[in-house]
Amino acid sequence: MSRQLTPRGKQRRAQLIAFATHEFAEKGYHLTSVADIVDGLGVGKGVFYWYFSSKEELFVEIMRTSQRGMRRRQQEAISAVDDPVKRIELGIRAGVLWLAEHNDLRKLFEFARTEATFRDAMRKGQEVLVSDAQIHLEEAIQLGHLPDRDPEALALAIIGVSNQLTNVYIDSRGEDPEVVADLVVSFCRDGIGVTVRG
Amino acid sequence: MSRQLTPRGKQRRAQLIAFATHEFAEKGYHLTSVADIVDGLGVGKGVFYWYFSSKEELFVEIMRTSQRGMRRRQQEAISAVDDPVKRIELGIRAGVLWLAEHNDLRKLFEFARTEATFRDAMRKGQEVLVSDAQIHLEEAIQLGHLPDRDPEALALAIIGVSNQLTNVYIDSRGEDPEVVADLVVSFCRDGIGVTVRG
Amino acid sequence: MSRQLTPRGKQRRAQLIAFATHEFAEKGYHLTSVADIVDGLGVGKGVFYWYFSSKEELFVEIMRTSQRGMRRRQQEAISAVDDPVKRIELGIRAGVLWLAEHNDLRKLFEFARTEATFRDAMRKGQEVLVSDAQIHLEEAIQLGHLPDRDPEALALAIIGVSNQLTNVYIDSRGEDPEVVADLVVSFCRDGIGVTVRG
Amino acid sequence: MSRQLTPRGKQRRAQLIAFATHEFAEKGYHLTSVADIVDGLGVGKGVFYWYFSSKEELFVEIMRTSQRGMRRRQQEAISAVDDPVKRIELGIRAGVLWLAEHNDLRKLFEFARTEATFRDAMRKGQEVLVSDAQIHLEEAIQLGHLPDRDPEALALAIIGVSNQLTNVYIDSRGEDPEVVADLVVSFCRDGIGVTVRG
DNA sequence: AATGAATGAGTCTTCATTCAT
DNA sequence: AATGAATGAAGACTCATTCAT
Repeated sequence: MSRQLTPRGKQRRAQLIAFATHEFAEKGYHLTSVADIVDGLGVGKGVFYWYFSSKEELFVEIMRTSQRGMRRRQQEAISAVDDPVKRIELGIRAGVLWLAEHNDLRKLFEFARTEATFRDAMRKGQEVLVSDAQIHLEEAIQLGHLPDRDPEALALAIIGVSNQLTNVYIDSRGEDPEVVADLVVSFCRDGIGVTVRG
Repeated sequence: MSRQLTPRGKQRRAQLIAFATHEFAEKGYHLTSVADIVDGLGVGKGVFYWYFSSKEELFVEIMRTSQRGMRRRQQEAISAVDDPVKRIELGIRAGVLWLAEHNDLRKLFEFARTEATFRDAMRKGQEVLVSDAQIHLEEAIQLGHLPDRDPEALALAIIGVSNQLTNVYIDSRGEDPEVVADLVVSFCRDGIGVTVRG
Repeated sequence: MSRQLTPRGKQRRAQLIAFATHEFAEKGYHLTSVADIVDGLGVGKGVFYWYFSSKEELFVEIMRTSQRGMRRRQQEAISAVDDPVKRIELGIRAGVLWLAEHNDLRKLFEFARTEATFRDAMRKGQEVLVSDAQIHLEEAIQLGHLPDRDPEALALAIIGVSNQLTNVYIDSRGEDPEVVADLVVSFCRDGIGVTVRG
Repeated sequence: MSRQLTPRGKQRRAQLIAFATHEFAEKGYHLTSVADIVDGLGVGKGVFYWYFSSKEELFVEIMRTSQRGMRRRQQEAISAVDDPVKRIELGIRAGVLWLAEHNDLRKLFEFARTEATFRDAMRKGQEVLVSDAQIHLEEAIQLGHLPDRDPEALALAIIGVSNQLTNVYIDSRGEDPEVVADLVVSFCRDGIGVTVRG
């Protein structure tokens, strides 16, 4: 399903993705019907199937794009930083801020992990994030800036904390993302064993 | 829907809960039909509705019972322990082990958070866990065993790490639960600021 | 389904009939389940099928008994009255009063006419009422007390008026049955052509 | 559920209404399934729900349209007639003829009165008919053309007679509607107290 | 006589997808 | 590109009836 699209077509497609993302996050994937999406946009059903071959494909597409987007954001944040520990911190911060800005997508990520159909695609995406973080953790350990512990486990723990705190503080309570990022960074710095304050 | 049940009835009900839990975890709530459940058990469709008034009710029932079960396990683990830091550690450990033993339920918890219908029930359950942990964290801070940071944030972070590591190491890789519990405890001890080894 | 019943059995059966009649009238035959009936009485399902072979049979039984009851009441009212016009009047009055007392049954009669399954049984019952009235009408015509018009049509018209006024005035508005009976009698006396007031 | 329909769509909708009306009258509302309707028309099940949001909605729609149709017919029949007694007579006649032509609908009206769900909608419709008739009756009484009796009761009685005679003579016996109308008019003229023949 | 449990065909309804225009 | 209409498999749930005890 990768048609050549006119500019107008690209816009339509983006519109569909945006609206669907919102609906999926709000009501859940299964409780959002294709009819809901096209009705919400005031277009006919044919439009949907002109741009996507199925509801599932749309969802997977949303996932893929989002994961890439988050990763890009993290990499931009850490490029040009030498200190691996600093890179980790900036990466965490970038991740939390991205999640805060894309609350809908965070919810979709969570859902995607719970359904066999999407589980694998999600895992792959997460593995990328993990291995990104792992690289910096390993470097930091090698340089003696961190105690020698399993870098993968550390990376996973960081992700767990980021998701959880973002979920509660930002989604439910509307806390300031920067403050939440501080909280996550603080907990994780200690958790991974940073001993001297930056 | 709380009928007076004969022993045979109680057994059936338990059987339905067990099988449904498994199916829900495997395929997801929405992709598991009531028909799947009763067919899997080789009984008629009416049986389901004799014991539960709806698929949703069954799910909520599973959630409630499980959350209670996990909490009971944690409280048993820490009763008779004086040191609050020790209690936190034992609580984490008990939680991880419970999650390891109830992998299916962990998945259901995750799903439940993603759907408006179940979101609230889930949040309440989690708040209980959080406030349980919070009590011990506060005590530890008061006693000067931990640096003074927001205990609720710490509690949430702990839960995030527990879920994430259990998810990856136990569900996907079949790691030894005790080892995973060690990982979580180690990360969280540092994360909350414990400085002297127990 | 005509079992030999002990006194206690007869009571149970009557209890079932009474309760079912009420439920049928309230909610309609189809919207009243056998479960509703037995639950409302606090007994098991077996009880129902011990006394009746089916829900349908119960309904037919209710219809039959009621029609007989109404007829008996009318005949008691007119026995020992010589003047056929007076008999008609008393018959109308007895009918209206019976309907007023058995509001539930009037509703069931109406429903029964609308469903193929019960239509025929109902028609037969009504035909009996009609032919009862017809006899007196014919006699009155023969004696020259009434103008010579089709007695069957007159009988039907009487029934129509009785049902309609009872329905509106007694069921909906709780009017005094005697007053309603007066209304019906007055309209029908004129309608059939009585010219001199009794 | 009031979609914008293409001509083809309007036709389908009308087709569904016509067929459903027939089935409902024949077998009763509850014994006619949505499947019966769509199968009878040789279309898929979705078609039904494209045009109506539920079986109940369809039924109510049929009721509403019919009641309006009958009323329009009566009003056309009496417009341009000055004498109130004449208007009553023409109204009765128009009503009976309409009922004769719409035998199915008469049955549905009867059923609708027996079920709580539809009862209120029906009552409202009937109240309109009653108050229509009442107006003319009151006028006639005021002019001294009729004795002074409760016009509402008279109106109701007229409706009762109309329904009953139509039911028996037209539906069951296929009598000529004009003849039946004569019968009804004759009985009701006397019933309301008309003394001089038109 | 009576109960709780079970059956399973049948009901209404939804919805991803396709198609004619 | 887009629309309204149609499809039909699948879903949750109901309920008259039967059965084991």
